[in-house]
Amino acid sequence: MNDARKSAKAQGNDMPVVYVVDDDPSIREALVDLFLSIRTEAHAFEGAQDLLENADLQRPGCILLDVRLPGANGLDFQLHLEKLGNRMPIIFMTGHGDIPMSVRAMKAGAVDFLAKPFRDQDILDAVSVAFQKDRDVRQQSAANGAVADLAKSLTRREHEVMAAVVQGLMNKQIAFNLGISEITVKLHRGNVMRKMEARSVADLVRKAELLGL
Amino acid sequence: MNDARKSAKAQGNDMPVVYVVDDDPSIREALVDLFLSIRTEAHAFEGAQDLLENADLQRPGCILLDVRLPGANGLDFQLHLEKLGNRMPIIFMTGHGDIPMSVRAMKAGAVDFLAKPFRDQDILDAVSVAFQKDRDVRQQSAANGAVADLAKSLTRREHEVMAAVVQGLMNKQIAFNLGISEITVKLHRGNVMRKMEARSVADLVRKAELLGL
DNA sequence: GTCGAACCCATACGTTGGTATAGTTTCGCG
DNA sequence: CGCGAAACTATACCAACGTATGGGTTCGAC
Repeated sequence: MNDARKSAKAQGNDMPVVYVVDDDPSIREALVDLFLSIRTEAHAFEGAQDLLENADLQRPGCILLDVRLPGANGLDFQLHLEKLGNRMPIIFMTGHGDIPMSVRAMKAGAVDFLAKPFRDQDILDAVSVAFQKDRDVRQQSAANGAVADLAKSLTRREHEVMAAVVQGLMNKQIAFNLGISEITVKLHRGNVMRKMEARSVADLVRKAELLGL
Repeated sequence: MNDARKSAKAQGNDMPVVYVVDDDPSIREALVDLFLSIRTEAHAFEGAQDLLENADLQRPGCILLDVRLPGANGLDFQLHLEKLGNRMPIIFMTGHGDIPMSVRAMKAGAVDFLAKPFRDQDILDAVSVAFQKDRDVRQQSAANGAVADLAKSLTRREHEVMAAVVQGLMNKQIAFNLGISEITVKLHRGNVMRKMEARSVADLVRKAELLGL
């Protein structure tokens, strides 16, 4: 089992994985077996610390988390992961949870909150939703990242010109606002279009919106 | 009380209102009093039917709903409202709820799910959040509606030209695609800009995105 | 110091966009 | 039938855009 966990950190697989976190070894094993039965990779962890140290949280997939963790609270761990910038979808399980707990978890973005006992199918459905959510987030994030990378190659002036262009200002207006000549604006503008790989102003507007302008 | 309810349907107030739905008269009264104490308009209803018939659900505000309604299920009522196109935020209360209930409600977009007994402050906080959510939704909806109204005045051709423009096509390309001359495209394009009240292509792109293009 | 990056400007030329004017055709409606 | 809306076209003209060429300054890094 230790080998299996280590490999989870090492390999850069594209198939989604389920990280099971529960302090009960028999439950861990049962869940991992359940996922293996549908040919889905799964790895078990004893607690939050174990997960953080031994799992590759950058991989596509989701976390199946018992609310009551040894040492830490599952809900706090959820917030902790978010602070770390981790966006892996989380599904909670609990044997002794209550309504406020579940509400708090769902408000914080949990995919589901399953009260034991639950059917295998409930887990599988939740994981399926979590996988889809992860794919969506990753796709969005990849698109944003690609645009952000392009934007990094812009100089300060080019940034300013781009901002003005997507506001719909004319070259002469941009020139006046920046205190430079119109011909220079055209120069920067051309550079922006090339660097941002935008084939039209409409294209540029959409890419700029991904940057939050 | 009946008068107060009627007036709720009649007047077109801009201040947000809370519609309390609970089958227990003493709870209804206590909650309405609570909201009056913070100068917030509130009206009580016995059940789903009562609410649908006697409340103005187009007003800004939110619904405070007991999960166990006489006759109907609160969660089903939530879905029913959504099918009716109503977007009023819902806060659930319950004395005998369970976790699956709360999870289902939150998944369906409920603002909160409060298990009795709860503190007055919990209710007030939830209502505050619900009011804010309602304001946000309404603001977004108003912006969309305004653009949609403008778009209604476009002819079919103008629509087609707009779609092509926001794709970043040049006039000559648009002309070729539509099988018309470039000068005609310019004509339509000018009409589109005027009717959509867009002062630049960037402006038009953003408005078109609100229309779902 | 010299090299490159960033920034700036000008002339020149061609393309694209925008508007105005004026006219034709088609089509649905009262 | 007559009328208006929608769609289309043409000529003409001006504004805005885009790029190429050539050259200038500043500033920090090597």
